[in-house]
Amino acid sequence: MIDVQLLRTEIDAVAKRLATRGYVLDVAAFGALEEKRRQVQTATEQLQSQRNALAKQVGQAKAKRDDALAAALMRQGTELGETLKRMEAENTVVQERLREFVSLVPNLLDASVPVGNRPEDAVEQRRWGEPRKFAFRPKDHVDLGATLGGLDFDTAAKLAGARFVVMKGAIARLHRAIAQFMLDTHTAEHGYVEVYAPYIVTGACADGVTSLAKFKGDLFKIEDRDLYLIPTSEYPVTNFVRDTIVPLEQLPLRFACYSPCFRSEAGAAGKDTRGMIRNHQFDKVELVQIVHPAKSYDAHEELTGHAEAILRKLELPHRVVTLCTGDTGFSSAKTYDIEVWLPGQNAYREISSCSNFEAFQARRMQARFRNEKGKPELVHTLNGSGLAVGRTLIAVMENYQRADGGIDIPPALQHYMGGLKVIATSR
RNA sequence: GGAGAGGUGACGGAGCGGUUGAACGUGCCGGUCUCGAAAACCGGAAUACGCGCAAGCGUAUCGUGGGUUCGAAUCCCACCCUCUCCGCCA
Repeated sequence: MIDVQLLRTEIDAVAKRLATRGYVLDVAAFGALEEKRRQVQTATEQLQSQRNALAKQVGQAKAKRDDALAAALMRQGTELGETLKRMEAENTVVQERLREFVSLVPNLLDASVPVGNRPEDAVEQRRWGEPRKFAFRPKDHVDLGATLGGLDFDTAAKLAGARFVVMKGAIARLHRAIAQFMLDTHTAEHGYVEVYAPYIVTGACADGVTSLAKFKGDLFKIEDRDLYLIPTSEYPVTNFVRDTIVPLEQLPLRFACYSPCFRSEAGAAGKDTRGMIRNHQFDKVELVQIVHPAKSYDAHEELTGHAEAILRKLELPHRVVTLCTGDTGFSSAKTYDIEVWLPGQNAYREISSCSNFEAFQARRMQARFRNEKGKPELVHTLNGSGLAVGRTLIAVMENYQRADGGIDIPPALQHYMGGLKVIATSR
């Protein structure tokens, strides 16, 4: 959530900055709401003050056994009560409306974010590795999976409809190996604490990391309950610190969480209908950091590096881009996407998204720390995929494919595959 | 799922209709004493919001949301959570 004080004091500057996102801040609407709020809140508090004073007088009158005075004061209180009740109800409505307005405003972007409104306006930061030159025409993961019998979309469709996958045999094991490898790397080499968390969270938690009102269509909801399947473990893990004040010396908190992710609108745009690039269910190892505000941009660079390290160890060519203003997510102040090379598509495709949310999520969650002066202050939160497991599987399959349709196992994963070096075709 | 107990400040723990933002203790910060420290003593200390240039004043907050009342941490209702016992279960 954006700081309301900022809207009150510098709304024109805020509107200008938000415009680079393509977001139109309704300055007039906010002004009107704010004016109304000020008026109603002040009136309400004055009435409450009168009621409190009156009640106190009743108590004093009763202590002096002045029943006549007490009765008169109580009659006054009854009258006041009715006016107050109406005013309080109005106040609740106005406050709620204002809260709603503010909670729908996206985060302010960092000054370093490139201006643009199309995905192609992302700015490349660096590249690692050279796409392999194939002596044959490389297949995509769907064909490779069909040949190996390891990816079965037909059976998945029978079970749950489109955009799911069934994995079998060595491919299923490779999928598991990749997740284990990522988790081990982040905990052993990058200083993250492995966590296991619920795959279902409350609406309040969802609203803590983004705007639930705005994005609930992307989520699977549990019927008749205020509970949602997580679209990423960012949801439960970042909320570890909701409504808490973290001691200064405990920062930074670093968590790595392996979980399935469920996304309802995964295919709404009609993109990537083939294969398992974009499914309703996929696994991901998520990195989450809770940090001191002064250190969040350093942490952002580090976290992105931790995600990249996985691709370097797997020797998968990739690049890092900074998303442009129009393409950066609602809660984020700055986002790096890591894109891996997919020979089957002859393109770099997103495999990780690493964001600094500054205090935007912390304000929604009321996640604070006790600062150097002993005062509570909002933390900064970050997260990034480290990495999406299914897409990493695709990248390994496509980049390590052999002319005969088999898959070489990257050296870093062989240990996790019981020493296996190749997934061979059975035909 | 059934039966019972309970949710109060950093923590422990009182309060069970009136001047209680909340006794008391521990912890924390400042001071006195001391060569220094401990002990003892004195003092201070919640969060959010509103109005105000400021000093300051006001409002809200005792799990959450409603209700009763002139007045609710205290009474009533619903929900959530924790603990104990029973049942069921990977």
